Amino acid sequence: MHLDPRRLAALRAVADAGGVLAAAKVLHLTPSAVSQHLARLEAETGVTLLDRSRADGRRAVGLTPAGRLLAEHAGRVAVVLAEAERDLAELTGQVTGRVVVAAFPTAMEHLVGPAAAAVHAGSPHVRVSVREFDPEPALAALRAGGVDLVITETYPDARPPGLGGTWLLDDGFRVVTPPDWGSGVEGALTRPWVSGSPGSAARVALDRLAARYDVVLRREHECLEFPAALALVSAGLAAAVVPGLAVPAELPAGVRVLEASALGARRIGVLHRAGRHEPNPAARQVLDAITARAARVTAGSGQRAR
Amino acid sequence: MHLDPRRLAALRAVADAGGVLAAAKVLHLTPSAVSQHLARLEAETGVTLLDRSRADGRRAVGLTPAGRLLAEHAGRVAVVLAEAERDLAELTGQVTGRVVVAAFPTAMEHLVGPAAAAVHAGSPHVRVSVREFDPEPALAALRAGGVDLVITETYPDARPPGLGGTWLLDDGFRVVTPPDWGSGVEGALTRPWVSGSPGSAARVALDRLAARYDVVLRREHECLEFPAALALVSAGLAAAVVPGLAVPAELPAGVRVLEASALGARRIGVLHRAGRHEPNPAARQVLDAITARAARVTAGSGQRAR
DNA sequence: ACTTATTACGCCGGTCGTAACTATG
DNA sequence: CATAGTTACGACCGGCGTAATAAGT
Repeated sequence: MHLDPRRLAALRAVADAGGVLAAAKVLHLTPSAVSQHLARLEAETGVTLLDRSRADGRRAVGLTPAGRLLAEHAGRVAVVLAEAERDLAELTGQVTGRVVVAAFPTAMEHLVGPAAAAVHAGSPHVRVSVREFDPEPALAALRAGGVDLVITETYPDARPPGLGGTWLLDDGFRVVTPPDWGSGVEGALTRPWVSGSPGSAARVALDRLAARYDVVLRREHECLEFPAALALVSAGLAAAVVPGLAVPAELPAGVRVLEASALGARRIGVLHRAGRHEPNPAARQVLDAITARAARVTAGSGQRAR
Repeated sequence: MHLDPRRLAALRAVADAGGVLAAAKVLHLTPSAVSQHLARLEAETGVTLLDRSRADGRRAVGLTPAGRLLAEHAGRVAVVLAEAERDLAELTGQVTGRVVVAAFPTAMEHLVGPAAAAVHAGSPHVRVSVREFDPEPALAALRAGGVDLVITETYPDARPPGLGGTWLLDDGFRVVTPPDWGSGVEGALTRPWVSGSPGSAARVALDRLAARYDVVLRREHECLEFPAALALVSAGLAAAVVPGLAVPAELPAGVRVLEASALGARRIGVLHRAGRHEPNPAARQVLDAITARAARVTAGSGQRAR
């Protein structure tokens, strides 16, 4: 008769939390799953572990002496496991592994690139591979395992099942125009515009702009990437809506940046598979580095905005 | 990053046994499974655990320092688990559970009945239910979980997949005749016989008898159970082939028992589901009691045969 | 060629969640 | 009727084995 550590953990949770429902909360499971673990543990050991007689006014189940004994041992197992984990982490920052990150160009420049450099400095055995991806294939690749982290410019409120993630920053949109196109955004409304790639957050923002002023814009150009759009602006050909991160720290000649808070922002976040064993340490390091980098970027852009 | 105890066990086995193949043998797994456990453990921890450079003439893989560290902790986990098991067994012979045993009448009388009594004496919380079953439905019920142990009179050489079992005893066949039917088996060949139930080992033995003497027997009667067959013999109506265990210790009047070693024996054994957690302790107790009982029966019949 | 280990792939069983049910205050 | 727990059932995932592959002696 082999004791299954996972079932023991369930028993311990019940002992600690004082009930099946409470244990389920702790373990991030449903009461059903916990109940089944306990039932099987009793069947496998051939010992009654739970006291189901709720005679003395208790609301939740109690443990029999044998149950308490096993729960105690379960605690020991958990301790040993935690020690192993700690010792391993202590022995070596030698975290190994390749982490594949899907990102769009602006994120590569401001987030992934610097984060990868930071990780590489601290953990030389972690290799970061960056791949440019369209949003939909990126999620598919994430689930399939070909990609470990996805930087998205449309971070969802409710995360997809099986995935976890972190919000990183809101990247506010700006209107950029040639400098001599009249005052403010209004002065550019009748001029040519650069549209973003279909489905992109920038394209949606441009739509919002048109709706806000109730005009139909002349979208004479379409650029997939922001540097190209800026180049058109710089050449005096068009105005464009671009996110703040796409605007270089030192403005190119012939480009004027206008605040347009009503345009909103793209919500940048990072997604990863969620599971008992994921994200793994290498991915976790990269993720943390990206998060840290996002915080710095937020601070920096805050200064620039004022 | 949560360490999975099962993977740790695999790592420990590799460390102890000195190689993936050796570990697989110890764990009753294929090398493939072990290799996959190790690969995943490395991915999940982000640490290289195996030294795959076989540069210095080693045949099998070695462990990195981190691997040895983890293997050591894995050993401690195993120790704690074993302690828990021991303590639990010590705290209580309070093994609980209903064990359903499928058997045929002779086995019920000589094996299951006494074994159940013995178990009940030592472990009052174990309830043994005995059910008579035809062989084929018994196996189906065993797999379905409706039955925990099956006593079979045709114990297979190669056990069915998913099942385990133990050989119990060989129950040699006898020829029983009325006392005044001439000398030996030959004297009965031209007389009427009782045939066993179709498919039963006794029927097969009777066929063997006919083939041995190259005669066609007059099978005028058919009895499903041996007491009925013996009653016919006792009444002077027929001869019969019955297993030794079906012959009462004190012979009924009008029954003569003849040795007929060439008839062979039925191989009696017990089958159960095999798995990480099966048979469970209650079933194991019953199984052990049955095995012990079989040994006593063998000894007893040995005396009686002489 | 033989041994050791890893990878590809399909199957099976285990585990989980949803939902219905029981029991108890 | 509200709360605690169990049971039935279906879906999904993880682990295992078979077989093919790699690499080294």
